[in-house]
Amino acid sequence: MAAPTAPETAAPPEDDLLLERQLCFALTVASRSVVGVYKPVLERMGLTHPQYLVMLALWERSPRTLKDISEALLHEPATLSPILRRLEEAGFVTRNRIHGNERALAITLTEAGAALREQATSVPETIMKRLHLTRAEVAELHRAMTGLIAATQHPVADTGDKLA
Amino acid sequence: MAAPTAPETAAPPEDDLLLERQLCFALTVASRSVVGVYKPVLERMGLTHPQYLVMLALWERSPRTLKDISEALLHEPATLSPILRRLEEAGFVTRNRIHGNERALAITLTEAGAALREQATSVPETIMKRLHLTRAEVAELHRAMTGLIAATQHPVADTGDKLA
DNA sequence: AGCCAATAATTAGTGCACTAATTGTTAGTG
DNA sequence: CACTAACAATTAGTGCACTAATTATTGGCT
Repeated sequence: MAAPTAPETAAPPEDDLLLERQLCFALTVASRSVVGVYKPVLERMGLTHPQYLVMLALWERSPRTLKDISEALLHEPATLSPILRRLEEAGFVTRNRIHGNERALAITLTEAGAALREQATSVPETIMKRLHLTRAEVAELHRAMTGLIAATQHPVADTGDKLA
Repeated sequence: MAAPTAPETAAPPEDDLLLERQLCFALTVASRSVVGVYKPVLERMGLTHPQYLVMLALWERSPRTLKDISEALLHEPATLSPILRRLEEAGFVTRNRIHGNERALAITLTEAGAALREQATSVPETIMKRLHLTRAEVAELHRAMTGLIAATQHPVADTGDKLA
């Protein structure tokens, strides 16, 4: 079932290394390109794309711990630390230790940070228009990406030393 | 045509800012996650993912200029410069000015670099298995990403000062 | 109480990815 | 031939993203 005896392969395995066939290539380019479309839109709000995602998380619920945000965004706390520091410098959030658990850091929207949501409401629509995408197409792409993410969370083990 | 008088909206625009609905979020997470699946596989070859993409380009055609590679990968030359420097340090490529055009830089595979292709042939299959994806599913995802990339290349102008 | 493992955040270090500025080369123009 | 614009690559500087190491706190355990 491995491969060597398979008689009919649609494409010779040689071609599997063609750049234009690589899903990983298309995926990383798509990611960079889409973020690039956001860039000028978010710049008007004084945000980078990763910062925008943090703000989305905070607009949903305001005092949140760094740990909580890192789980929501599937990001390492070490990645978010400097992002949150910059958001604090920009005046959009405050960072305070939690009374009762001095380990945890509470991130809270400032008034300016909460007010920024007003401007953000038009962002999704703006982006959809710029990408010539309908809501249905966005939903379909979103579904595909979610499935792909799920697949990466349960990959086949590296050397076979771990069960599914 | 803006929105205020539209009587039937499937979902209130409020919800457009929900993190879980953001295509850009799903896309960036998918990209990072898929690259994360490649990571242990490529580490055995001594490559990072961006370096792997450069090698794919070089395995297709070996003496290539930096400019040519940057167009193939849709990357800034400034991004590739340090990547190529590291690939040279690793002994996989050489960097030489072109005789007849001292501006251009010719990137050439070394023997070690060319030999690495042997190990790379199993990579696509390995990744597909780890992601539990069939060739057809990969092709479908690839098609979707390619379409998305195309959309970002012809976005609606920023302030309306530019025609399509 | 004193010890110790677990937890939460930060820092250090490497490598991308981008923009802007620089250096060097080429080619065109008077 | 000098001047200049275009071109190719690099460097500087900012900001992510990751791993590993560090610091500080918490809570369990004897």
